[in-house]
Amino acid sequence: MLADGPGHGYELGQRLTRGSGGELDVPEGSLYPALHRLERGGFVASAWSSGAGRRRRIYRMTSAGRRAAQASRREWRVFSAAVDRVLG
Amino acid sequence: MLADGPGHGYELGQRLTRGSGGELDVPEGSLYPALHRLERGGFVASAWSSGAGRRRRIYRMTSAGRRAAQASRREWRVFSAAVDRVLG
DNA sequence: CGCCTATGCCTAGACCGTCGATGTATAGTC
DNA sequence: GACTATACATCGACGGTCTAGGCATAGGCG
Repeated sequence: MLADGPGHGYELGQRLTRGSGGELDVPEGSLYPALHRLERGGFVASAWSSGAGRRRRIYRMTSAGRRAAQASRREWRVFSAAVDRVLG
Repeated sequence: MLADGPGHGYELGQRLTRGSGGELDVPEGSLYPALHRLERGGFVASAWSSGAGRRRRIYRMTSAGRRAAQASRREWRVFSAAVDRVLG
């Protein structure tokens, strides 16, 4: 989702849900830990929103993150093609 | 894999690997527990091979298993289509 | 103003599947 | 006799998911 531009956690969940036509939904208990893992791994970086009001942590992809995302996309294509094949 | 006919565990792993062009590989530590789960759930049934020599547990799908497999196939289609969509 | 809902962040812990390691035994090959 | 492939199985560390819970702000409504 971050490939479409920076955004905060809650928003990324909505992007996923909307982008998948409501089919994909990541609960917050999975979403936030996942973002923290990605940040620890250096794939995303974050900063607190400087604007007043609601506090938001804005995430953006790092170059390592973009590389990893590309690799994961390729893995997904290969994997899903393999599954499609065995399903006949 | 059992949809292609009855077979024993080790064989099913090979069917998967061959059927996926070597892309999919289920280690025995995942394969056998999975078969036992499926049997406990009533999705497959098994019997020891009556022939002499190597002991083999032959698995076959039950009607409940065939129904569940069909449902899982549909779920996979919907899911992979959703992922493909969000990947752009 | 009080209430409710949506937004926005987060963690704890139960739960469950994966997989490397390990063990056992037989068949076939060199 | 040694090695590899076949064939079954379990154990336990590991790691990700998700329900449940907590906290706080913004906006709409009566």
